[in-house]
Amino acid sequence: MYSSELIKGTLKTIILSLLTDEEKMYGYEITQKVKNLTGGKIQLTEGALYPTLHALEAQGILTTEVVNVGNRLRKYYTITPSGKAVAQEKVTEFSEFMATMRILLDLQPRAGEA
Amino acid sequence: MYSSELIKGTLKTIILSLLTDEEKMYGYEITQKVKNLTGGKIQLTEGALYPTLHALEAQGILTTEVVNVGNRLRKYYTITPSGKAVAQEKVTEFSEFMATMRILLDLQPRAGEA
DNA sequence: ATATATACCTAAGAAAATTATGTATTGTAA
DNA sequence: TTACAATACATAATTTTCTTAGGTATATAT
Repeated sequence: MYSSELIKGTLKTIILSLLTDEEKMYGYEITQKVKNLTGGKIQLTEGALYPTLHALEAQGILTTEVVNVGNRLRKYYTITPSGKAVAQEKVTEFSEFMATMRILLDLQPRAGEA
Repeated sequence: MYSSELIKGTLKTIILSLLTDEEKMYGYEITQKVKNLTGGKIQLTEGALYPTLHALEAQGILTTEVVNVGNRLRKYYTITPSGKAVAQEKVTEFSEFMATMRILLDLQPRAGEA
């Protein structure tokens, strides 16, 4: 697990990036996918995730659809076309931010970068 | 300028990395160095910087020395030996965090990484 | 039976930043 | 010469974002 302060500010970017690839996910599924993809190094907390999903929905970036699976509810989130543009911006910005931080922290630049 | 939420959580790492290279800097100098190295893309605010410097000093990670330059005060910060270990940990952790985020966001891995 | 996993949610509090000030000196442009 | 920008420190109120802790309920494994 990374110290939580590092992960701050990346939650929206992570959510929107996953939903760009998958088109349809529910909250719990997002937590599990992130956990699996990162080998447990990033674990989203529900207290952070759900309010953020609600905010993204209120902003028209995500839409929802509630589905009954067995006796349990699942709230699926889908990214809107305008949301996809936001997702792309966020991912690009984070990518550039990493390149800048590499310079600042005196780390190796990525291949193809000067 | 990057959206401020991205930069959150990286301030200590930036400060400690710079002081590992330079051994002695004052607050205003840090803001200028970061601005120059990042082409203005990261600009530290004083309201964030000074309280963080004070906290790092209180934790024994930095020591200070006040110098009179002309009629103006400069408070120089120097990293302690134990502080250097903390700096190294922070930079390494951030580097690993970037690699994890690259996987999560489906970005190109760095050269040398699988 | 009981614990763990699935699945949603909110609210109080903490942490870390922004924004807005305040003080004071020095250099520069009008 | 005066006013603005830059240098140099600092704090306080507010906002943002997250953690921690709690709540509800079903399904599954021990």
